Amino acid sequence: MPQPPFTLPPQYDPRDVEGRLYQGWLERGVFTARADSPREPYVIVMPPPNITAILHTGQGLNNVIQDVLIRFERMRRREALWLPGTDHAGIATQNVVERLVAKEGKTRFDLGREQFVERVWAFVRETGSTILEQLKVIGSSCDWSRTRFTLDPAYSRAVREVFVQLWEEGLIYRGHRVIHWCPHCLTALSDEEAVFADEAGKLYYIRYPVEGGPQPFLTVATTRPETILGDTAVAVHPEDGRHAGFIGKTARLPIANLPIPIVADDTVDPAFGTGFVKVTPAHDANDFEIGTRHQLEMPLIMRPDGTMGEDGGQADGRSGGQSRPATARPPDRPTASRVPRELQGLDRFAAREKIVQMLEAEGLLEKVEPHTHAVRHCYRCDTVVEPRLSDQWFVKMRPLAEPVLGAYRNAEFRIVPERWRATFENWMGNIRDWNISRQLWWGHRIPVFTCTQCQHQWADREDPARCPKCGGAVIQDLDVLDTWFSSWLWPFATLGWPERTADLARFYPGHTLVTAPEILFFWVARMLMSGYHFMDRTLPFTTVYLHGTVRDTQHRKMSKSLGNGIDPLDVVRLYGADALRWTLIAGSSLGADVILDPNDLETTFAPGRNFANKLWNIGRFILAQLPERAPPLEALDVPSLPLADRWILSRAQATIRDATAAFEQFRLDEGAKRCFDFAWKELADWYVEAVKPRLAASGAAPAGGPPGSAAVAAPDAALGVLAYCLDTVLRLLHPVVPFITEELWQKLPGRKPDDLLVVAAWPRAQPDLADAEADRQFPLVQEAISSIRMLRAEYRVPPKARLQASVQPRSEPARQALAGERETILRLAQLSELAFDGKRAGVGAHAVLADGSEVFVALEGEIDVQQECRRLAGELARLEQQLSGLAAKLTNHNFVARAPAEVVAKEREKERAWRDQRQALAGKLKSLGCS
RNA sequence: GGGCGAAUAGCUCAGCUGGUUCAGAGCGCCUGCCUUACACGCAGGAGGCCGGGGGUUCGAAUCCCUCUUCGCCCACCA
Repeated sequence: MPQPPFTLPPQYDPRDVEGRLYQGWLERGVFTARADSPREPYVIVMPPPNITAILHTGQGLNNVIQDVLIRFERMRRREALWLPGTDHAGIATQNVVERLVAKEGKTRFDLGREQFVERVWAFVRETGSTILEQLKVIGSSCDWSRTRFTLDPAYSRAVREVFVQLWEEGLIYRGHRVIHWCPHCLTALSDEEAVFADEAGKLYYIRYPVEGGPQPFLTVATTRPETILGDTAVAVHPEDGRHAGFIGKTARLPIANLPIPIVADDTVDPAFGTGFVKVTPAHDANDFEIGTRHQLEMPLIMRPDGTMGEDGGQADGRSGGQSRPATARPPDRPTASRVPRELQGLDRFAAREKIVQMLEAEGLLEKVEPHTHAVRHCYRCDTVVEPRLSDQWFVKMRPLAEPVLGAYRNAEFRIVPERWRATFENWMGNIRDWNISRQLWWGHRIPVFTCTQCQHQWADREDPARCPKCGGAVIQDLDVLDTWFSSWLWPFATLGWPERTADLARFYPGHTLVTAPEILFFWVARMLMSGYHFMDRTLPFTTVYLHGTVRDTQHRKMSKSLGNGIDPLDVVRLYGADALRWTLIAGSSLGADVILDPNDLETTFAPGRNFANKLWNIGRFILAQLPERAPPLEALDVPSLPLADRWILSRAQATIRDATAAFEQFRLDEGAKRCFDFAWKELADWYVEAVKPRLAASGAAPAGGPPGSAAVAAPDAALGVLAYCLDTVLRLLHPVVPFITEELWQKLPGRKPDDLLVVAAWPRAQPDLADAEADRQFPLVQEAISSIRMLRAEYRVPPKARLQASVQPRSEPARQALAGERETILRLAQLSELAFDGKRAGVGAHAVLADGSEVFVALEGEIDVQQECRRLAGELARLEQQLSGLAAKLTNHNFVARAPAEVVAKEREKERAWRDQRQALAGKLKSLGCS
């Protein structure tokens, strides 16, 4: 028995279905990839969110894009693996737990390393799966059986293996140089983790007395007066004529009151400031280079926490930034001659003010100018980063980067959109060594061991009991590795490497990497390098798809601190996951930013909800019509079907082609919108409306009839066509709006309980259903209907009034089209009668169709002849204008001679149709007796 | 300092390899409609010198140059 009509509620409520469907997918294991599958794999590894993260809209966008791609390829019969997981996020996670500990009035140093790390684990066990659960809510079809965490034991083995291999290859070294130091997080940072932000600062001009120079003093310009305590030279450009006489002389450093040399160095820009540069080798990367060239002293004058004072902890050179709690810091030393007692312990910014005052008091402050410059900040806590001389572990990057750059130029992988090429090549070509040690406790402990007796130092895959050389006691490096030193192995460490697992053999290399441009260098470039280096020169993916950023209407990035974020789960609750997904996908063209309005969720997400509801009602209507077994398409003699049927079948093929091509090219918005148009504009607005009379007549719609009364008559073609179109559009839309489509698809006739859309086949265009003739002719029917509707509106015909109309087709094909769809026109234009050729009942309104066919609507007593004359004259004038433009073009020899023949032919064809229209309009004007 | 992107209807944006029925969509607005799938809807409509200027071309929203305004990325702006 067919399902009784319209038992489904008239409004779709996603809350009733989403959780149930997702649970069903999980229970059937449809997201689980099989390593033994004969199908060709398709692999996406998820950019692992931080273990502490909660879902924000940017991740929503990122994951929805991945889900669309993975669902698309799964339906295309690939063995689809979307591998999820989380990142231990060293600094971020440690900070979170430190804040928790702080609420108890303690610091991590009070707990000690072991206890603190256990505390972090406890936190991770408690909340670590939060974001993954949230990803399920938005429909992510990840293979949860393969979920990974960067601190999993197996993953950690991979990290260690990579470190040791790089060590053995000589690509890891201990570097003594100025690095970026976060005084809040108390750790070193990589270049990428110290991000520039423009700041309105000041440029201070400070006088240094000079002994025996051309003048009694020189003036340096600096933005950081507090660092003068660490100055060990003043530099000028060797060819700076103004200052040549100073070179080799000695300046006296104010406040610290120390003699420092004046040296010549090429890197000084004579045009900046005064041409004199103060040189602070321990607190400025550039000055460090100068200091090295001139063998200058390099005193640290700040402690790790950013307060003023010498710090003995740097001297041992073993673990440069090894941070100490304030309480554990050794007492100030008597040798602290550079930092005066009154500045000791003062924060660097307070010290800046104080030093400026002191200089002013001594008459050494010449002037202060406003100065905007870029200052690096910690990407985790936003603290201004302090350049600081220390010892850290570095990876030599050039040997890793070069082959990847070559592979890129050799088109072995691509970045979409292509415009990132220059940025990528530039960064890879000028890559700098990577500081991988972090003075943290949460992370992979650096596997470098040092013998306390013979000082032998090595990296080890296992924890050694004693020194292999002398048997002495060993100590392990205290630091941990940069988080990105583990995540750069994600595409293969998640699959079991260095073990040669079946997963690794099957699912490496992967295919598409979807992420935001922000982490192109942090993560993507490094994954390419590690993949190439450790996986036998095999890059981890073939395409990097960089999507845009989610922003508010002022184009500000959505962020917690700005309070302009949108909680995706709120959206799911209010509008449904499909609505969220629809908005994100339809709102972002290839690589472009997505603008959402956090202050108006209704405007932002209602369209997605409305579309889901539209689909629901299309399904509701069609399902109510369908008998238990709708006629399959193959049973229909398509060429003999009515025009409307042939037309919608042809449109379906075009939609399949367009949507497939769009998804293949990552133009997800275009694919989504194409399907939207098919479902709503073509199927619902036209075809469904066109076949309603036939459905009523067929008896297939048991309008209130008793069950079983609809005996199976001759197969009704419309039912077959409707079933096919609904099935097709649900498949096409499934990657974007998986819930509503799955819910409806399962209700189609003939479905068994095991049938799931999520693993159904992607539709294939059937060339024999493409029908260029129908594509040309049905629009005439549409136009006839629209023009009559327009006349009704124009003349304010009461909605219920049925009118009489007649048409005069311009050609035989037009006659066939219009006559064949007579019922459709009658219904949709609300006519009581439709005559062909000439039979015009008195006064009425006129319209001319694109091909010159004429339409006449009888409007006895309703029409104002003057108005009709004006309207038609206006149309004629517009047509004349278009026509004269076209005529000018066609009489232009240059155009006719130079434009491609088919373009010219098309224009001529257009001219012919317009002339027909003009003739028809002129005839009407004449027959109405318009002046 | 270098590189990149954007500027199209009131708002958010499409418009990919130039061709006047390609000037579009959604939202908003105006007019009618609760037409037995949907008012989260249906029908009709208004609204834009496609940022300014120059150029290439038979033809430019589309290609080139330049200017203006925003945004992003990179850089040893002391």
